[in-house]
Amino acid sequence: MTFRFSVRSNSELPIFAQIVRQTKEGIARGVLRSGEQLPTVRDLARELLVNPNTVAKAYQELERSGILETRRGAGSFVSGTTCTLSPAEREKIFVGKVRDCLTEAVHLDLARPYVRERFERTMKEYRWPGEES
Amino acid sequence: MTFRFSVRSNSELPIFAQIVRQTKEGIARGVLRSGEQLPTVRDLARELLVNPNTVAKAYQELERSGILETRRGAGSFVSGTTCTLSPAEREKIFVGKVRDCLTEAVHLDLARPYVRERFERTMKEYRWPGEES
Amino acid sequence: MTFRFSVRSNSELPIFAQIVRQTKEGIARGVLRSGEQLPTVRDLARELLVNPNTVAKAYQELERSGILETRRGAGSFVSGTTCTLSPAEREKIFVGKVRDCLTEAVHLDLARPYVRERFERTMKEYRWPGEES
Amino acid sequence: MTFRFSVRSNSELPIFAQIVRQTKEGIARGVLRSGEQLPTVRDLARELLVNPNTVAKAYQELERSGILETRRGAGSFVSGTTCTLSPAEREKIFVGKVRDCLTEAVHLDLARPYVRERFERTMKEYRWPGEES
DNA sequence: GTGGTCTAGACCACT
DNA sequence: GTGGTCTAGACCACA
Repeated sequence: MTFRFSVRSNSELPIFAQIVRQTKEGIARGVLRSGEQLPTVRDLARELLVNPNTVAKAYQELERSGILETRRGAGSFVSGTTCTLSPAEREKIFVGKVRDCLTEAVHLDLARPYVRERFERTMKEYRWPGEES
Repeated sequence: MTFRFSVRSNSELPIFAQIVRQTKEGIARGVLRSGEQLPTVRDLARELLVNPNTVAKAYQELERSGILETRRGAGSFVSGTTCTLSPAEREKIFVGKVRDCLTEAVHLDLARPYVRERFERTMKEYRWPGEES
Repeated sequence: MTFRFSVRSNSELPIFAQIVRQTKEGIARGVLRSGEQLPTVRDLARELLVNPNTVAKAYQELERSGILETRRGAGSFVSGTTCTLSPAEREKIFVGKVRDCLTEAVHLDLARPYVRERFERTMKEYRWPGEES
Repeated sequence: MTFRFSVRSNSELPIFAQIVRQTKEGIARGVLRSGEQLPTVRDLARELLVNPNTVAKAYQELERSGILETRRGAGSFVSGTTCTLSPAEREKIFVGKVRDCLTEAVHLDLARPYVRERFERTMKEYRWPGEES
């Protein structure tokens, strides 16, 4: 696994939330694939120099979201993600996120063409499920 | 002052951190200028429906960073030695938001062309400051 | 509040899950009402002779299910429960629970009329939302 | 032996506890009788798709309670001094399940008559042992 | 004072 | 050895 986590304990985001976010992003970018095993709670805790409980909390959160499957005594694995929401609900959530993004852009005083170009470029970094890798 | 704060109490970011961030961004955009007065703690607290202590914490944080100056009995002002965000810093923040957005899209199992088209459409509907309304 | 929690540390069910279950049942039976404040984490921990973290975990679980609302610095409150699932989904979940119940009855070698009567009687103990109290 | 075990790995109850409980219930129902042989650890593990150690733990637990006797090289047998569940104990277990069911119903915002009717209907569809099929 | 996060470290259930 | 639960106790964000 070429994926590496990194956390900062002085971040405004709690450590466990940083792990959650990075895992989600790793999966979305295709670096972590369906069925792949994540580092064990203890290993990741050692690597990040945090308490195992903190990693465990992140993993539990991810399992609740259906992103991970943990098999007791075996480890934690990326689950085959299937979203059960209706198209309308999914659109609503997505558009909300886009708006957040645009609000941030405006706050940062970024120009429209820059935003468009940067979004496009960032999207290229993502491996979409079902596409050639 | 055309600048408006907006906070969500269920955000993963604490309210005080949202205020800090938005103030920084206001300065970065040039909407908040050196020497300009910020709303009083009480006014902003009333406007955002949060506890005055929360606003006070945010202002203290900003003062510690040298971004604000508090003059007894007069109020809080944007400091002369304003630390504007560099283009690189602004890009980093924005790309982070875009990634959040795309991560969500992948987990929602949305197709690439749909994401591109929906982003474009949402951006078109979005009023950009300084453009004709 | 006349509601009392009780946990057994030697139960097959984890302590935090016992708290979750009892809270859900308290709400369902109408003993805990919408908007009512639950005991604070520390109070309940002291009362049950368990660690505050254990109670906190239970409350967080309940909040995630939308059953509780916690207001930072203020406490935890029973939220106005509104179920967003479709009728078909709700029926499916409920029928699943009924089947569990009947399977248990068969395992316990209970007769059909007894099961019917006991179910009816237990239902009478529940205050249904929207009914006179 | 007409007795069948069934476990769910995502139950809140550990798998080994499910086996323990079902064995006790089988005895309570009289389906498992004194002196009768239980499936071997390996057979049951294969049937339930669980780890043999898990079954072994359950059997050990049952042996410690004096419910089972293990005879070296021969297998596990229901002990002579069987501890049958009393009617009161069986009622308590069943009512617990009914409560779970009703708690869920209230949280799903189902109406009282609907719950009654749906329970009745599900029970009718349910094959009861000893009745004509 | 209230809930949220984190650490250190123990023990349990399970593979 | 892997994840799950729990304790004791600290510090932070918030009202």
